Amino acid sequence: MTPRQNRTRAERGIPEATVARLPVYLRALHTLQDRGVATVSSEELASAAGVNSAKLRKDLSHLGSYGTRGVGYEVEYLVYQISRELGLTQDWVVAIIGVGNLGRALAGYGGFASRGFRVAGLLDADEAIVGQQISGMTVEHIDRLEDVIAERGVSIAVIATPAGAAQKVCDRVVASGVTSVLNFAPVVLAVPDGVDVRKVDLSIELQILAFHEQRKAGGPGEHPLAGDGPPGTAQYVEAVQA
Amino acid sequence: MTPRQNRTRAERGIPEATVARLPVYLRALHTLQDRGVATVSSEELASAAGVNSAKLRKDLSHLGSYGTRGVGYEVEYLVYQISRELGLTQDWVVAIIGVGNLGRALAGYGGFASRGFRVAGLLDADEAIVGQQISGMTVEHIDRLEDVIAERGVSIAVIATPAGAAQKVCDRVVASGVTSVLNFAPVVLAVPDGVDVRKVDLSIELQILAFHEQRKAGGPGEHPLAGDGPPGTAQYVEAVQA
DNA sequence: TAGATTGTTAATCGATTAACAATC
DNA sequence: TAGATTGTTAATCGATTAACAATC
Repeated sequence: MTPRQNRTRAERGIPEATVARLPVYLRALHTLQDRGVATVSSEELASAAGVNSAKLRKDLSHLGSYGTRGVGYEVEYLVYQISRELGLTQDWVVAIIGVGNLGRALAGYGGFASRGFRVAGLLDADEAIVGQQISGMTVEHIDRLEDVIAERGVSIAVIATPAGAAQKVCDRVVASGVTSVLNFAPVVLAVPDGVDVRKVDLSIELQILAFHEQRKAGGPGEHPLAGDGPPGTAQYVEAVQA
Repeated sequence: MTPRQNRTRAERGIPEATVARLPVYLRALHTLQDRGVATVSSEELASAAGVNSAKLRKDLSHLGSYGTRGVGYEVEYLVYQISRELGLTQDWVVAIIGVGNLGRALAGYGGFASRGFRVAGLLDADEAIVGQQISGMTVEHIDRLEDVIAERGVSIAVIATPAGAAQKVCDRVVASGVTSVLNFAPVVLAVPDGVDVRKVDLSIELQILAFHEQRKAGGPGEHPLAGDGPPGTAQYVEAVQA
């Protein structure tokens, strides 16, 4: 029926799970490079990246045959191949929308520039913030959003606004032609097909940790309330009121 | 061989993919609650959460049978069941280590308190930062880390230090009995079995976006350099130097 | 050649999804 | 009863992993 099912591996490209790990490998390789290491085995690199070596080799095999049997991988060459695959051999122009605490932290984050991400705009709706100097840039008014995107060739928008403002901002950047959005606002953004949204949610990460922490504390199998009755039962009412 | 393979579904508990989505459902339900909605169908809730309805129903079925056929789910009851499953019916004590731009943003983030996460400590190694008031708390010296964890019952550590300091800080919080760590430092932390680490990496998220953005720009199948030769070839040397 | 390590195969596992019987 | 919607089944898809042939 749908062409999706008939696509070959080559057509589908690199698996998403692999793409998500490539930056991790790249970081480990940079660390090795700084230490002057020229060659690394899959076992060593996997250990530095926190994965097992079979997964690492499988991941790298999607890019091509860049290792040497009996020897390992040449660090510099692998750095180049992964960088190229990820699109890091070119610069990407980023705009940060919302210059609160988090936006400021992002504006000052050194990890962006070093990976080819150039922050070319800081925008906010608050008149008290507009005009401030942050990390060597002047915060501009959100009214200028479309102009900034067009004039500076922004291709990635970072949304760090309050939840209530995020969807409107997103609609505007998408209307301006941006198809990659990194969203820090705690809302699910609606976007048309073809637009990629990645979401970073601090509260969600803590909630996932809490789930596991609770399991540890309670011990295995400990879920005495699992059979709770429907609303109206004594158990439920008592628990909700607690 | 290993008991892992013989465990039943009940023993394994709720799938990780489901656990990661429960906080998203919870947020959507809170929004509905604020709007005064009492009952919701899987179709409506799924749409608000950005997933399809089959996945939502499957996820919720892991918690129990909390819906009513022909009707839907009662919002308040589902909020309670998901909260309980995630361990949010109790408070969790959090310490933030590293009070730079990001640490400050985290300290001031309202989304923590509202979900039962209480920030009970801000610690830093920089004498210039220690003693500062941030979001109503006094930053303490990192030397006090073990005392703070023990005295205030910290069960989740948030690491927002520079990369170079993160592993040492992690070792110390783990030695103090903390088994849940949220790591913002761009390093892979080594921890013993039984310790959960979740990682938030801003640079990695941008790199994943760049990968997809590049694919769009280049169009499908456009990878002219895919056949690059090994180190030493003209193509490679030129590209690395660029 | 002997030792080491990659790249690939194949088995397994877990997640997703459509479809529909159960049931309110 | 008729209409609506859940909870579950089963098929499919994608990710992980151990094992090993290929090969440096």
